[in-house]
Amino acid sequence: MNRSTDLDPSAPLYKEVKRLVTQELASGEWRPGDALPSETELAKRYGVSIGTVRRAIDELVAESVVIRHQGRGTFVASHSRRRLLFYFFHIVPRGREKEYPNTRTLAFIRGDASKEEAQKLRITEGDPVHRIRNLLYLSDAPVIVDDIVLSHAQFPDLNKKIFTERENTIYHMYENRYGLSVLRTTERLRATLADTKVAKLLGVRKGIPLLEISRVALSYHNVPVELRHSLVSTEHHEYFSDLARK
Amino acid sequence: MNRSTDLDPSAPLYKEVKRLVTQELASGEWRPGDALPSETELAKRYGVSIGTVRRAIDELVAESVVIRHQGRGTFVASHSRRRLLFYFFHIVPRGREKEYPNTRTLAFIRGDASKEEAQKLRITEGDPVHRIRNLLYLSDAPVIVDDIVLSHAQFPDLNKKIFTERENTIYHMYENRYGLSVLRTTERLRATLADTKVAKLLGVRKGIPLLEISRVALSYHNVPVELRHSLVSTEHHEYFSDLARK
DNA sequence: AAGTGGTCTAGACCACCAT
DNA sequence: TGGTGGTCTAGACCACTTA
Repeated sequence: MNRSTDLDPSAPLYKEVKRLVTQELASGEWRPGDALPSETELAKRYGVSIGTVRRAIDELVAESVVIRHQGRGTFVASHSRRRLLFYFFHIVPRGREKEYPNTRTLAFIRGDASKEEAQKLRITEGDPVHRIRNLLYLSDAPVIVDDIVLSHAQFPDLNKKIFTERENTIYHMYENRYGLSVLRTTERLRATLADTKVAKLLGVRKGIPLLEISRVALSYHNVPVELRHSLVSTEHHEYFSDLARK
Repeated sequence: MNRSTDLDPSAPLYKEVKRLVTQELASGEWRPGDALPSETELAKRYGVSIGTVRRAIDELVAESVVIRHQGRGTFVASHSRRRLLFYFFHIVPRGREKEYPNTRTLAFIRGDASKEEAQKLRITEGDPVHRIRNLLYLSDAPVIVDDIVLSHAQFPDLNKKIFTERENTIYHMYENRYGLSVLRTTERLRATLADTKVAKLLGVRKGIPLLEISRVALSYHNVPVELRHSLVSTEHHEYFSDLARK
């Protein structure tokens, strides 16, 4: 295997293979839903044994970057509605099952990145951004006010029409139209009080306690893709987190 | 390998090995901190190849049930202060690094399990439980009011003296004294308002918004170990969650 | 029937740790 | 120096999918 581009020559071979595969994924060479070359094919291409390729793919499977189907092949993971709901949407009705939210877009405007936004999106203060406000419904009741910030550089032609007339989830659109797959999120939660405007949107009284979530969504190589600030009415819903030790 | 106790004869061998190892761990045969038999030893004992043993241990390592140390051996994971902080403690000062909390025990009483508690702890309504109220400090400021519920059956001789005079973390005591290792938690979060009593404890005004967390801590085979209800002042702290896709 | 991933084995060699 | 885990290989066989 040609390891000339290897930054750490002592790294195991399978890590090297993983890096090369990830590189092709990040470059958009293999798109979500596509089949990867077979394991034997990859082994030949990189000049390593099948076992080493499997080891590399094992890790990508563990990270849900790719999905294996016995007898069919290995595929680039895609943002199905179901996967999204399962991995990145944490608001559930109290004591009941997860539900799909419905989104209503209230505003789509252009703005300049604040210092904090710029730092989180790894852009420069004042750079152009899209600002999108959505109201999320669960079982036809408004539950979440979502404020999304996207770097204009990453989503150059995005506009309200494209955003609202998408046929699938928001993250699916990021992936399909802009090649930005969300693989990981970090979230910070606090409790706050509803002001008049948000209370009106959520159909609750002003001064009611709300859950406040600040999320950063990240893609390959931890490139930031989206900032999202959410205000959640937890009268009938809650944030659910299941943490196995890692 | 003797597979007579195998419930699913079609399950892969390495899953079988994993099950047997987990069984010994759950039974307390191998205690936290102990070294497991070497991989060659386990291979001989179960009559499988080393590769198969490694595959089984791989999964236990991924779940942080055991820890490998190259050249030394494989050890049963233990609840060091550092691990606990990293995995199960999610309250951080806003914009700063994680800190170790200090615990002050306010109450330790005996009670009867409510219907909901019984269901979550998998015991019967009215069964005896320990009820413990703690105040958690970060940098000498009270931040969290913790109410813990433990089944008396799992912690038969636990009392205030044992609880408060432990030398290490609470979870470390569960593990060391009662053989109950916390491997996983599920948490439900809501926003609520501080009542007079809690406000006084946390040194905030009544009516301030608080983060409310309901946690269930689980051990091997998802046996419930602890219920914990927390009220968190998020004026200067926040709940942090880092979710990689799984 | 051909091709894919899934399991299992056996063995070589390396890196690290204790003694 | 001997024992441990870590990497890598090569090959056999199985299970599943597609045609």
